[in-house]
Amino acid sequence: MSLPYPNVSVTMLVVDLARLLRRRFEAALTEVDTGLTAGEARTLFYVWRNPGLRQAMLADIMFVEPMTLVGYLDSLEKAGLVKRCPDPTDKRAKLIELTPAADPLLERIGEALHTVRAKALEEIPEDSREMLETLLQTMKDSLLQEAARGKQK
Amino acid sequence: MSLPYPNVSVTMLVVDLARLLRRRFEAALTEVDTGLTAGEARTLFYVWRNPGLRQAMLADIMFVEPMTLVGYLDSLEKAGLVKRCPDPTDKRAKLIELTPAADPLLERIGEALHTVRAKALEEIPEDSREMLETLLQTMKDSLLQEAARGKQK
DNA sequence: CTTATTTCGTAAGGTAACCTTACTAAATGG
DNA sequence: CCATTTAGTAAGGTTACCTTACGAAATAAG
Repeated sequence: MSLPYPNVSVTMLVVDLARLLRRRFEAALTEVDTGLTAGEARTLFYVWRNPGLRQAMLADIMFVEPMTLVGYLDSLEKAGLVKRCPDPTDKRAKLIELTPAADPLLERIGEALHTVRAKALEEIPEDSREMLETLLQTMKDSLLQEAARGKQK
Repeated sequence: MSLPYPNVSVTMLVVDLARLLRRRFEAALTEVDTGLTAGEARTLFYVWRNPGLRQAMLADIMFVEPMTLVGYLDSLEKAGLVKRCPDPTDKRAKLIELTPAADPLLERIGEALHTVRAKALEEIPEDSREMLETLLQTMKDSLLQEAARGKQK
């Protein structure tokens, strides 16, 4: 069998890269000993950057199902890292906030992220990095947009 | 809390991108209706590109544990897509080959890969794509190298 | 040769990241 | 004021992995 499409293997390369990056992030997270899983760390990071959101909105920007987020928040709340505060404008809703205890954990997550970045960009020349990061952001936007469209009923 | 490290959020961007790509690939695979999971499709692809390898070697280049590969091969063999042939030089070992039935499946996987690539690169200008792909390959190599070093006892 | 060690594949069982379906309580729109 | 929608959640499933342990065959050591 010959190549059915040009550049097919390039996409497989990207799929492989995605696997490797996720695994490397998980490993780095274990190394800095936060006691958090990748999903929990990602959630903490998003709450840090977007405090006071409702769960549904938070799930939305993280692109996970609300039910997936519930699990992460349960763990993080049990660990005392986030609070679910009642929304004064809607008794059903809860607003997610960090607790002060989250600070040192965020610092460790930052270390893990730094490690992954350093390893991934190790061989990339300085003057290509900014361009690479712009291109990656563009890719993410395209994929997000597609996913968002798929969500609408 | 202020940014503990510069560019930390860029790494989170890459982690997010990895998630999105994996999910997009899984969705695309469902769309082309192969009946395969992402891991199985990835395995089939690798066997296509590297036929006649022993399981241990195949697991090695795919960067999964041998035991993880066993599961994929079990499914693929049950579906009649690969054969485990005895290695004439070592009675313990098995050489993995595609069956003719794999051809149409590979074509569908190719379609799925093509879809993901098209979506991911949608907004990337033509003349940046080659450079992007080179940079991605470089990133993958760095991560692989790191992972390989970690495997040694 | 024959014991000791390594290697090949595998059985069993675990963890994490998700998802789907179905429900309860509160808000809202006719 | 009743019907529908919305916010969060309980329960349970799937996939992708991993770790540990093991039997059989190959290879190294004495």
